[in-house]
Amino acid sequence: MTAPDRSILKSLPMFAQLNDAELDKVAARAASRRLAPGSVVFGQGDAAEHFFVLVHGRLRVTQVTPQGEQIVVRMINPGDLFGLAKALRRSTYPGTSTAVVESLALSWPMTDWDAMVAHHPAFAASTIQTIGDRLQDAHSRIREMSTEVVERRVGHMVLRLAQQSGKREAEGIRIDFPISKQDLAEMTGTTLHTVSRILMAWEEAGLVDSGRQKLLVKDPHRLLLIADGLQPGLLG
Amino acid sequence: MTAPDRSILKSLPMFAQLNDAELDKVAARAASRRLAPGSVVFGQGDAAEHFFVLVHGRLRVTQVTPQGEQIVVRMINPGDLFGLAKALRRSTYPGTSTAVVESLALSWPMTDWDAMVAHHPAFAASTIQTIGDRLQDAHSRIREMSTEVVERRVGHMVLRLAQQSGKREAEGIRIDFPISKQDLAEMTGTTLHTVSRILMAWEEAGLVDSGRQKLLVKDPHRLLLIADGLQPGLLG
DNA sequence: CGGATTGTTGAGGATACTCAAGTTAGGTGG
DNA sequence: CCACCTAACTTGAGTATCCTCAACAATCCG
Repeated sequence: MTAPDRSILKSLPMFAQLNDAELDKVAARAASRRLAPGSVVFGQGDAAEHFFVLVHGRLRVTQVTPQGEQIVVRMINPGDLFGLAKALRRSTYPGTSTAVVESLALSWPMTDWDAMVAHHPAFAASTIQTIGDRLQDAHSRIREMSTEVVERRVGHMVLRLAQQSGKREAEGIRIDFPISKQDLAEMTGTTLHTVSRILMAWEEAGLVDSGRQKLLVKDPHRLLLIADGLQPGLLG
Repeated sequence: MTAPDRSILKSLPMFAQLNDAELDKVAARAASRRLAPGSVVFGQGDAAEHFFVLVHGRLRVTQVTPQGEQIVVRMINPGDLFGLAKALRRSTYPGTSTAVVESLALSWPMTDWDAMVAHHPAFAASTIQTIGDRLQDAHSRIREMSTEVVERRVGHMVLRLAQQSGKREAEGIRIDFPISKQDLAEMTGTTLHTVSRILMAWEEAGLVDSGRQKLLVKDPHRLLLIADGLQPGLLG
């Protein structure tokens, strides 16, 4: 819970345009927080007292419906702002943020939010773009869930994960954090059974390599053809 | 295409906090545009040269997928900002905006965007909130499409429309713009056939009154019970 | 090594889609 | 003002997708 160095802030896009004096002021208000895998940064419904930036690691944001079903809203990658309840005009966090690997986040008191937006136009613009990106992503998911069968939805989600959180390896693109079939199901609106069957079929065709919480995309090109409906799916 | 009066701007939430001098400056850059029903404000893929505020009327934003299927992204209500391609880091509009009733919109050149965000913190904050609201709405739809059967999704959508665009009448809440079964289907990721069957069942139970492009919610309370899954659906 | 979590696979069935045929409402032009 | 024409809607039958339920297998962790 110590104040972070100015250089850490400088590497984050939303602060890149601030001068050193401004950076120091912003850094003085921040606290940094190490997050063990599985630890919860904030829970759905908690009073939104801080907003955050992820410095490194990976978080998963989930929501639980009144009926008790869980969905994965999104993954948070390094450099992302999160916990922006204020921007959503909410006093509580709409979802739960959980670290999936060892992570480091910076936090500011939510009471600083309005001042930061008002005094740092670059921060405001960056925030608008961040939320704008998320909105686009959300619309993509809505469009996919409206018009695509399950196999194509899972395909698009896997490709999106590979793009956002993939690491090039000899055999293909590795999703570089632990991800379960259940996670994929909760991201695409299906069941872990269906995800399992789909990944098995893809594995037999040499498109991916999937194991317990592991996922390697071996043939992104062919997977894209299936996701885009240009090639028939591989389910029996 | 004349410059609008300062008083029109003042009534819009994103400009409410500007003083008269600022308002005049902003108004001088704006053009106003009347929109006949069915007319298109901008099309998907068009160069994003303006951003807009809807003064009165109602617009429908649609997207067409590469496969040619259409979805309704959202309805635009009076006071809403729209065409914010810049905030989405896009040079083209991601969707098509069509007037569903006689409407009036103000427009600004997109080149003014950065200056408006930078010089008017209240405008920036309001924009963040606008996009934040939309993001919440999108997440609600994702959650609904992930976890709810069709009848409940349609229920939630009808209730949302009633809330956003409903007018109290003797018999119930009237959706005050023309809306077809096809529209509802494209908002909920189903087919017009299924929507028709659902509304017929609700009509027989006295929950709604639906006709050609007409929709009246007669019993929102009971409809909410069905939408929330607290009462069984009415489909055979 | 044992328990717990994660994943695989099969069978059966329900939801909602597709295909198909008509019906109604509203606008348009004669 | 009426007849026609189109767009919107209704309804039925058959079926595919994907979910649910169930049982078991593999992997990880302490």
